[in-house]
Amino acid sequence: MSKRALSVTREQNFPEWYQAIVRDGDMAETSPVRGCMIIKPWGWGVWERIQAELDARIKDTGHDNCYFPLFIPMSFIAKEAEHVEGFAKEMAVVTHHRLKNEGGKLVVDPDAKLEEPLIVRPTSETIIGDAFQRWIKSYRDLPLLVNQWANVVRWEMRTRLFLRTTEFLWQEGHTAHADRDDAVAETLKMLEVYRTFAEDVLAMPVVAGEKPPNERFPGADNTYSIEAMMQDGKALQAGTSHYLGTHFAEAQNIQFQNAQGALTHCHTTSWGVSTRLIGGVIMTHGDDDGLRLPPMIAPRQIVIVPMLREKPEDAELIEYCKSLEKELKAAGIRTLVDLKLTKSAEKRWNWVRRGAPVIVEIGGRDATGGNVTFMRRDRLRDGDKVISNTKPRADFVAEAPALLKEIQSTLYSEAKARLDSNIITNIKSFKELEEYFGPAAEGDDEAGAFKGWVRVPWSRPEGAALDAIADKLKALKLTIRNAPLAQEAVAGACLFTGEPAKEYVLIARAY
RNA sequence: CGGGAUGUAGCUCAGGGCGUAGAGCAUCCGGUUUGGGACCGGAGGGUCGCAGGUUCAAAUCCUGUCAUCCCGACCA
Repeated sequence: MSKRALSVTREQNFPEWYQAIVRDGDMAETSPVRGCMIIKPWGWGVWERIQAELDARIKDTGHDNCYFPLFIPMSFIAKEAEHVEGFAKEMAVVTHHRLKNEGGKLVVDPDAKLEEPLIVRPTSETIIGDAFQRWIKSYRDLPLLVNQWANVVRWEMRTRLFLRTTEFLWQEGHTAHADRDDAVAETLKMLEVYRTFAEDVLAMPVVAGEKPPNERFPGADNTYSIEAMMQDGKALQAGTSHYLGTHFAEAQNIQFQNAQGALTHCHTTSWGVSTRLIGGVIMTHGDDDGLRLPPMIAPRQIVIVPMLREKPEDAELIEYCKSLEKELKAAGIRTLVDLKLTKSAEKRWNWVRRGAPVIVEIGGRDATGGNVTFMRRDRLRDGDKVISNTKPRADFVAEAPALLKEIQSTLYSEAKARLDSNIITNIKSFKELEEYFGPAAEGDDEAGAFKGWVRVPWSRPEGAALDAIADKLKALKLTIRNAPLAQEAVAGACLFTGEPAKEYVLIARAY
């Protein structure tokens, strides 16, 4: 039986495959509100795991959590010129605070107009900066290191579940430092936290690097990102970290007295990752049978499906499953016995689609023989055939933690191999670049052939020269992703300007 | 905001003025099966996106409107 658990394969139509996983994997669905998603329990469970793991790492690096308001006075946003420019076109604005009933119809009460409109936060630099300005007086108050888990709203024209939604969830870290070196060190430290988090927890290999000036966060002196390669070759910016220089400090009067008594502006940073990571996990690990979750973020790591027959023996079977669950839980494994009143086969395939790392199926013969039959989601099939493993129960329990670790590392290795083998380094001219990626595809380019990333030498052009390059790339639907931090000494001339190259940059189609 | 398309059952869609609205899958019931995505029979479920118009008669034609999707524009 060559039937797959999803109705569409990656090969057939990658975007539809993505949507199928989001839907059939019980991750999320569209909501009655345009561009906003409903995150379903299974998807939310993944986000909770991401939060727990990342939050611990953020705290380990000395940051404390806090919470700022959802609304930001419009005047705050207006303080930093580039910031306004960057976000003006995508801000939701609250202008009134009351409705009224007019002839049986609810209308906005014109008398309830706000003195100053409120912006639904697209990011919190300005409102947090306002607090920093009050909190920071002395060099003894620095560095100030805070983080918040929150929702933000950006009124994007086109949305895709998890990847780009009008409202999304994220964490945003905001820090203030006495000098540039300390702030830059913070920016890079958090980038590294993101890199290791993505690789160790999400099993998603990334390239950490510096964004070109045209891709910087509005108001930043420097932006760094981690970029992940999806299974269609496109890049996904999975996290960013910004060195904001003294822009926001100057705009918001964030100053401190240094040890010599002089009044000095702080250097600030901000950094964030969002629910977009879940989209990245789906497109990194999913296969034609659905999602494959790395054990570290799977809400349930082992799911036990009793093969019930609606007969008296069922009670014993359930007992066997429950005691197995108890043993696995005692070993610290998130385990579930699926006792839902649906057909066992249906349950199995639902867990396959959801990406539970290990699916155990217990039938009467297993129970009497003291065995466990299970499937590994990372190696579900041999060809078309589903691989079913059977082990003595005691062995299975003893080896379960190691099995989960192995699944985690298998998923990482697969993705790492794909990333490493799909960064092309032999492109020597813009023409070759054009030929490699082909014309900016018409119509349904999304389903086009796999194209990896291209690494080219460049001379770090800025201003108009860089804009011209970005435009040329844009015509090919390409963007400069980043200049990897870890890179060998560059040789040769810049692919774009012909000037001596200063470093390598990665070029790719992107989400 | 421009260009294109689509709104009919929970889902995927058929029907396109002949008057009492269809299929497959899903759901529920009964039966037969079952070391694994089973089969047979039956049942429930829709004011055909919304509003107006034309008509004896509108899911069907016309106008408007809303929503969704695709392509642009937009997007740390």
